[in-house]
Amino acid sequence: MATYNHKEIEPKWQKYWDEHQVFRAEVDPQKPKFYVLDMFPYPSGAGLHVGHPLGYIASDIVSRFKRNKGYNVLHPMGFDAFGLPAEQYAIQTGQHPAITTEQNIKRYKEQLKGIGLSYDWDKEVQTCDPKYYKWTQWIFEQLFKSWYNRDKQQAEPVETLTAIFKKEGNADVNAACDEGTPVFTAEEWKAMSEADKQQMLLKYRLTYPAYALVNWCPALGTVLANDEVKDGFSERGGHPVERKKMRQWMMRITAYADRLLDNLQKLDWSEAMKEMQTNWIGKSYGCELDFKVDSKDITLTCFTTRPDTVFGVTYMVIAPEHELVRELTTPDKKEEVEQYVKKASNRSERERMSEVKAISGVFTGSYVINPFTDEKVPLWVADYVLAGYGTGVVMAVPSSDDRDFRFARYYGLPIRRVIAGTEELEDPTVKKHGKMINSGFINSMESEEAVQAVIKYAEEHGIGRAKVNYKIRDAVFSRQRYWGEPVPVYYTDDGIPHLVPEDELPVELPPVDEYLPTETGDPPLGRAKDWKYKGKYPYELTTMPGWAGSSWYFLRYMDPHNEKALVSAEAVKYWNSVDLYIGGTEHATGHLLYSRFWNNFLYDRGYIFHDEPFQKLVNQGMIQGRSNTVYKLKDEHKFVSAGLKDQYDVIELHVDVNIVHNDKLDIEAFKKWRPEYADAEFVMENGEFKCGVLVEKMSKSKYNTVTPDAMIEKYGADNLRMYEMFLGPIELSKPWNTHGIDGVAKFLRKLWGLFHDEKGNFIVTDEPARAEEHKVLHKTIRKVEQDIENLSFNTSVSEFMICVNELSRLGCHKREILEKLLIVLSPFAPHISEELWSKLGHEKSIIFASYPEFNPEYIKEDEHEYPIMVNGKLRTKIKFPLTKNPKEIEAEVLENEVVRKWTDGKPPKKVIVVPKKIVNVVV
RNA sequence: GCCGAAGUGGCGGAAUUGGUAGACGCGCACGACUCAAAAUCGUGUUCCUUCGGGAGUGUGGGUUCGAUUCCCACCUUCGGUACCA
Repeated sequence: MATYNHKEIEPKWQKYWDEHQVFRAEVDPQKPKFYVLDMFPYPSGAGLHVGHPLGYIASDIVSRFKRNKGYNVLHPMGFDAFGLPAEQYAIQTGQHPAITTEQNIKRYKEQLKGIGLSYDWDKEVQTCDPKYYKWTQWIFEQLFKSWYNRDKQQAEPVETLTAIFKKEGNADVNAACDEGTPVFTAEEWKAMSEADKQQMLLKYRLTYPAYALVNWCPALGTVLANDEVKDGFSERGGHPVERKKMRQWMMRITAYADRLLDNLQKLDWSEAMKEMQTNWIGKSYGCELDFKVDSKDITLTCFTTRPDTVFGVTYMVIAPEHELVRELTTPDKKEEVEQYVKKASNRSERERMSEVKAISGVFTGSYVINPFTDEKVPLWVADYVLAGYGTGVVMAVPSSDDRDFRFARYYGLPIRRVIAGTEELEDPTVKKHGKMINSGFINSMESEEAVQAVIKYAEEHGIGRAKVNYKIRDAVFSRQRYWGEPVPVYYTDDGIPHLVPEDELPVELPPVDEYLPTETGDPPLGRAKDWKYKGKYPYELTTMPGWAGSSWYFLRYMDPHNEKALVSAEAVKYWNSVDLYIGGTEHATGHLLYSRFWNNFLYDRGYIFHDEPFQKLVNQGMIQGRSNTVYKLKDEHKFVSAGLKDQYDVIELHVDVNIVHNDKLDIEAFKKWRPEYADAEFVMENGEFKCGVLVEKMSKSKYNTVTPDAMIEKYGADNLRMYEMFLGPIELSKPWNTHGIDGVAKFLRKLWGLFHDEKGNFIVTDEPARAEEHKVLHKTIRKVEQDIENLSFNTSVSEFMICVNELSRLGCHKREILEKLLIVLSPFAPHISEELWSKLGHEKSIIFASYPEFNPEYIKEDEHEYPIMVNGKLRTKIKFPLTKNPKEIEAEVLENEVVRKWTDGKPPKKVIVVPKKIVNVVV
């Protein structure tokens, strides 16, 4: 082979690795283990995009490096195969999502192998495989069979709970359970019917049914993901969406709130990531206070972290979806309140929280009594209060809370200052703590002291209690969808849910005629013919969410073919937690919390032996896509060009970047792409239809994906690998571009050139290397090894370039140097390294070579060139031997003529000599 | 809005603990080789400049002999915001 040809080399070595299963990892207690995990990809129809490999290449470099360092490396890959896009495709085409998914997985695997990633494919899992989801269902069942004992801070079997009930009732049980669970005695428990007992236990189980809000789209007859809703309309078709309560399975993740928070301390994660999870869990200390409603037999309880400001309450607010709103509205306000509630209930929480400037609310006509002042204050309903946080009722203190202040000012409600120093302020909320004023018995106390005094008073008078509140909510686990794991539950006539026995799992997904809800509004599984447990009892019709299968896949990788357990004790003891997990921050509050929750739960119940799944987590940045959008009129079947969008009331919709050229839309292709728009009208701009441009996450739903296929074809996998690493630090996000790819291509050719002459003859010699050559090599060994430990791969690539440039300049073709360089390079560019390694005469793969040891002797320096600064500005440079002491250096520097010129002969005020760094002369 | 991150030449980025800002690469310009082109190699390339020098790491302040790095305020972009995965 005369020149470097990736098309010959790369398939050859990929085939070799596959056939010899060189990446196979087996439990081997004699060897140290290292578990490197990649984010579980969803096999989208658009194929693997260039953003995926960024993390995958990085983790692959670490995996290969650790193998060379003598570790037993587990580096698996699999597919998060249930999900919305395959189902959407099924709805449109009638094709079973399993078929689409299988095709997509096949494509992904080819692409992954084409990049030369060192996965042990024997460990592959797919969440949609019944052999896999059998165990997802099994975990669901264990959660159902468990309750959370707060005294012991761990999950236990429900049997231990019923034993307590039988013995002493539930009064002293400290459990994670539903709000408002009634108190009962042992006798009352024993007297309950079996059905009543089961109903009661549902309040304690770690998974339980409840009613939760969903995005219901009547026109499409289906529930939409938040992702599919934009400004209250469906992204697909632009139909109105309303919020509706539906019965759903929930996961009691709140039981684990404290442990999920506390365990963060022992994890090697970025502070940013820990902070995001901490804030999401949102633990806050405060109290509940009870406010009686005037002339009604109702008490409203609010949660507050600032009970010290209770004397400043001038009104109360209740969330529009609060169940008591109707009852609390006086007849004269009925119409107004009902209208407001209806409007507010169709706004998403995010909208309600982000539009602080649009203040809205309605007076209910009712008054509540402040238990501390006996004062009557008006009760308002306003959408800045969310039903899901705290109690859905807020005591409004406009003088210390920003939103209360804006609201009060807008509606002309009174503002009473309760903190000294705010009396004269236009906006008193700028000072939130201090000595209390206008506050009865807490006057002149400091805020912190007053908080405790109010809580104490409230508890003594039975009008409140100290309370720890969490922002995190129990997770909705049901999806009104087809393409997900069936929930292994059936119902008896009394409506009680029962588990399908473990030995009958999995409950397989039945065939349906269409992937849409039924006429009666049941999920798609309601279409399955005669789908009943034992032919008699109806099954649960919702399916599990995407995060179910991905919350434990890292455990299954350890032992994927086990039919007796989700993972064997031997495997999980050996592989333990993940040593390095590389993935994006977009999973911070979803996948990475749910996985920790399930892992902690499985640990509690003794199925695994480590509580936290991911010891070290590194956040990879995102390769962003460049999206194009079109603007559709809200109420018409008409689109307008980007430049005209401000003149109309429009919604922005994503359009496939493949049918847009230079931001101009190919209208014919667009009509074909979305048949529902075949007869739409288009308002042009100078004869063309311009699209909007966005830089954002690469994702199929945004139609902006770019695959690595073309690049691999043209430049090769080694080139792609090094180029993606060369782009910058892996934790930074940036839009995809291929501007610098030629630089890496030149590097690979130069590397090849160290081993060959122009005619392609192999020219490596056995001559001993010179000191200079050793120095170049060892500088590289040190730098690259440090970089891999710090996951700073972009600088490694630079270092390799410098090394090869230097060796070329030195005309070095020596085995002693090149052999070691290849091992160091092989994690980055494995194919070319294998090829040259075998040309050097090795019969065993470079994967089994051991990493060269860095020798500091080779890079010793005996002098340093000091930058000489005068008043912080660089003026000259002088070389000094490292043995010279700072006093001598100072003296010589002051003698220097350049320095004398800049000091203008004046004596220096100060001379700073930092050994091995810098000299600064201050005048 | 709230939570988190980022911002350095024409472009991607480097600068390990507060110590030479712009490594490495792309692009561009010029040169060599060539009938020519490609490829390759070499030189230069932050900006301004009266050629002495001056300015400069999103903006405005601060700490320091010295700040891309630490502190305060702000701007812009990206990720998440509970049914995308």
